[in-house]
Amino acid sequence: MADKNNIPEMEVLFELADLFKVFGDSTRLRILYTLFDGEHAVGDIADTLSMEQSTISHQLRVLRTNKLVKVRRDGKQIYYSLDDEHVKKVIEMGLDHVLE
Amino acid sequence: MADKNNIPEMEVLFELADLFKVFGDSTRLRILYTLFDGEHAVGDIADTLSMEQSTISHQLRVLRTNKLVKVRRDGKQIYYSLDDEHVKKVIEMGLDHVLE
DNA sequence: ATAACATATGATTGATTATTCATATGTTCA
DNA sequence: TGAACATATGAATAATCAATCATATGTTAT
Repeated sequence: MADKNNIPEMEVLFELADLFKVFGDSTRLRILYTLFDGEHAVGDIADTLSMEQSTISHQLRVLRTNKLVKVRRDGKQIYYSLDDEHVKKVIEMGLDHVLE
Repeated sequence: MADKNNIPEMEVLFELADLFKVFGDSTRLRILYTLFDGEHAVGDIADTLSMEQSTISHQLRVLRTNKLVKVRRDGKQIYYSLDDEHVKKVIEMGLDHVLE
């Protein structure tokens, strides 16, 4: 595209910053990693990560709001999964940089 | 690699979160975009973005600490540039997600 | 209907951080 | 040496936000 190197409009920039902010928290990263192998219920994620159910729920809301995960209800449980493959790619690209 | 889907060690996770945190600020994103077309002096960046020199300097330090930009001194001026192409890729990947 | 379970939400607190102002450091040139 | 310029740094403030606790909502089975 022609203007690849131009600064995007402010509104887009804020959205972009917000997106990266979501990835910029280790708890949310752990949740996303947990979802790498498919959907999981909230309580399972909390157990896996040994964290409060409420903490996980709050962070899942952030992930949901930013369209990084999607939801499915089955009875009492609510299953979360990655919204698209994009998420993995962004994380893996970041990991490449961290691991030099 | 075999354990692509496993949760990385905590230390790596914190580093990864820190990296994304750096991208998670619109001022830093604007600075990085400014550097997409090559090196620029601190004052020039401040002018381009119409922001305080001190603000830019503080944020450049964050970018430098996280190895996203590198520095070169030429006389009184100090020129900053992207540290590697990785930076562009991460941002563009994020932008893809934002732009749907 | 009610008890038991799973998840979500609201309020609070402590910690982190972006910006600003003032000033220090470092460089050039007369 | 000293003035002018470019950048960095430190302190202070305001805003954001993750985790926690307590409680609400919603679902299932008896």
